Amino acid sequence: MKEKNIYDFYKKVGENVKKFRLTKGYSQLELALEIGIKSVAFYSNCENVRYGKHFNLEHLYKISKVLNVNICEFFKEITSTN
Amino acid sequence: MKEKNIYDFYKKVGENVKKFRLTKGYSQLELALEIGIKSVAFYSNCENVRYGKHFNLEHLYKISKVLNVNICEFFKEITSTN
DNA sequence: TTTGTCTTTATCCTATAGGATAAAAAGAGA
DNA sequence: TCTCTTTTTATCCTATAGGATAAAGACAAA
Repeated sequence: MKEKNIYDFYKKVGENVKKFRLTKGYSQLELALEIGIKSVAFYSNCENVRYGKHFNLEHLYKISKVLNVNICEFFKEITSTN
Repeated sequence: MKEKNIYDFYKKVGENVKKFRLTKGYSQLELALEIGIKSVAFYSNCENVRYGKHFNLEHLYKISKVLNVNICEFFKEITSTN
């Protein structure tokens, strides 16, 4: 199922973003505001891929700048260590 | 200028996509059709970031599958050698 | 010169992605 | 238990991203 594949892709991206967000000490609201989004609810739904919401390329670009990580980190395999 | 930065980011992504597209021997139309887009004009505008069009995350995901390259390749520095 | 392929130019239409709101739930500390 | 912070649940509204169309331009081969 191709839709399942891209859903899993968005899931992984969200998980990676969350990992770096926590590592850098940001709450969902703090990071949302830093990338220009007032709605922590929308941010939460993107991070967790709920109600059809997920991060888009512009979000990831901004998040990578705010968290000071390379955007490629968001596309790497989830590591169970850390 | 923040808008300039993300414009440059989209530009770079487009250039990288073009590089791999040519390396793999696809025309713009061929690749557009492979990722589900009937409009070579729209594809061209995304690749060249014209009229406000650029690739989105879903496009890049599909292009990486079709071209069989890691999506991270699209975010790397443009290399003048090839 | 003609033809075919590939790409670009420019604009229009609309479905949905983007993002808001409100309230509830979860979790932790006092 | 209470309070505060953080996150989640669910849905609504609309501006624009997505993608189409048509025609023109560029280039190469015959």
